[in-house]
Amino acid sequence: MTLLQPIHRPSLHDQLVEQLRSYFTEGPLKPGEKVNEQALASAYGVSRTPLREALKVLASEGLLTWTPNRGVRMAEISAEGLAEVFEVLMALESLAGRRAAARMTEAGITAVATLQAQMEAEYEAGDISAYFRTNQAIHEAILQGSGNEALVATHRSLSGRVRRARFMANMSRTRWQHAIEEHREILAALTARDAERLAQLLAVHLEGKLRSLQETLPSGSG
Amino acid sequence: MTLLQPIHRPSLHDQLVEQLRSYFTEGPLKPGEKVNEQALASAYGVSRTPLREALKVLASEGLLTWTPNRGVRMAEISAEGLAEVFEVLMALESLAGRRAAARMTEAGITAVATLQAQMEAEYEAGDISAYFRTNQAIHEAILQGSGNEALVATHRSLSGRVRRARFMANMSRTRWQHAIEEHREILAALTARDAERLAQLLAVHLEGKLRSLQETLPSGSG
DNA sequence: ATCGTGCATATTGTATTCAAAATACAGAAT
DNA sequence: ATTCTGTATTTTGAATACAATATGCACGAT
Repeated sequence: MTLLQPIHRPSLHDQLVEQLRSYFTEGPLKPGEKVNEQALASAYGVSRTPLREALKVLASEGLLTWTPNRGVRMAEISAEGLAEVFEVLMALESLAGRRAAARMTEAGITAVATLQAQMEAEYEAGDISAYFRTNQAIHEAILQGSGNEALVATHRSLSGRVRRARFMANMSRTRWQHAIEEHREILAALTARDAERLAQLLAVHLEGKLRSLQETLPSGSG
Repeated sequence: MTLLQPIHRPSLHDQLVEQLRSYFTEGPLKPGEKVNEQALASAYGVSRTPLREALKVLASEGLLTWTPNRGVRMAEISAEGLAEVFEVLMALESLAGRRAAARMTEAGITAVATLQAQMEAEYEAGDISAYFRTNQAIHEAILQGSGNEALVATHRSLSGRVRRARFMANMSRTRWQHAIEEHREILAALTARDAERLAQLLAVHLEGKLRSLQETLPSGSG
């Protein structure tokens, strides 16, 4: 172990943004529901000032809706809005796939393969929550593998807007099965470094996700 | 004139974000240069609190760099960073073009044609600043024409990161000429509603812009 | 009972204050 | 002269205080 290494000191701002992001995506608030500054601030044990700064960032990402003098609400997303976001995500993931097939390290591909195995186990165990996270991790790994930071950041920010919906949606067993198979193909294309096929598969995969979302939450997605 | 109409009351936050955005993209600050909170706040005649909220938003968009306890600087963008952002912009504009070709109204296409004529006049007159704005307007019109708000927003946010570089770069006469011609083809494809061709042309056009940028500002882009 | 009005309360927006950290600078030691 | 160290100043971070706006409720008129 090295004795001299930089001290990692995360800023309050960054911590708040991160914590709030997962609170809003995985927490109890329904779309359209009001967020109380005061309450949140005291829950986190901070003052309203840094909290508001964090909320503004999340609102600019589209996870929250800020109405002047009326406070913050969980963003509501319509079926059309969902489709719009997915259309963009498809373009982004396709690009990422195309690049990742070319640029990803062997180690990176192995890591994806490991995640895939883990995800299949979680599927067998019926642990949907774990599956959800691992699935997310695979997509992020491919994004990272593109080697394009701007792409990663753009994707992250945009996917924030649908993460809540994704998290809430309970997939049908058949869709779940299908998603697993698609992921197998994705891994295969990545291993073969077949850029065009990978790009194509990721787009199709997202299309499927969108369909499944639109089925399970056609109205009132809380 | 109608006597009863909603009162438009822009929030300080929105005004600040907007004004700061154009200040940073078109103002005197060089990439990497320090931004003084105090000074900015008193220049706008507001306190630091709302100013900081606006700065955080712009930083999350990537126009500024926020370093904890060290304040805010104009973002610096490397040649690689520029290429990364353009890679994503290409994917986004291609998608926009594909959609716009299908969905844009005839009126919208006419508007683009008008802008094109205007831009050519500005080119003839050698008014590069006007050209720059009209050019921007054309691209925005196509984005809007896609009918995908998420796409528009994502593009806007991302292009903020290179707007400064774009604004600073002075194109060579030949590149300028070439860009004008590309735009003619773009208009033609849009008029013909040739989705694939439009998508392709927009990508090529951006590729050209990137090249030209990389030539004019290979190091020290202030 | 229902609708409207005015007031009390709660919430949001902004400014100010205080604390913490970084920077700039002066003086001492080599 | 140069480097180091300690201190003053500046700048940033966060909390508090105050102002403005919106919300909720009670009361009165119809």
